[in-house]
Amino acid sequence: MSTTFDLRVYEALRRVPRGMVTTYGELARAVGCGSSRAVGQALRRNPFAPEVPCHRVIASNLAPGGFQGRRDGPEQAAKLRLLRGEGVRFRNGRLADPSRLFRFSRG
DNA sequence: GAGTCATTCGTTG
DNA sequence: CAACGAATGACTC
Repeated sequence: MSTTFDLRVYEALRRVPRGMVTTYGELARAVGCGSSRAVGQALRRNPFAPEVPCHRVIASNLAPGGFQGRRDGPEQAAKLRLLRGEGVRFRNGRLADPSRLFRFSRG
């Protein structure tokens, strides 16, 4: 079951273009919650799997973050694969091209 | 670069 | 009300 808050996260996440990634912090700001935790909770629910590219969300430190409710494990590896297919690559567990970070226009 | 503490909002029980 | 969560930032070593 999704909540009004979750819907906001999905709407904002859809703004992320393919081949780019965003962070929980930016996404949180996009929805206006100010807490990345709440965003993660919405992402893990992700009822709109392919529509909501939850795999395009990474941590602010350019770390892969989590996937399918896990911050580590095979799920995470799958996440990197998906991004790789979009042109986003990782280096030693970090985003190889920080310029790939998508930023929501707030101003 | 790595480890620790405090902060923050929303969902769930 | 109480507890948890796909996190972040600032500080110290």
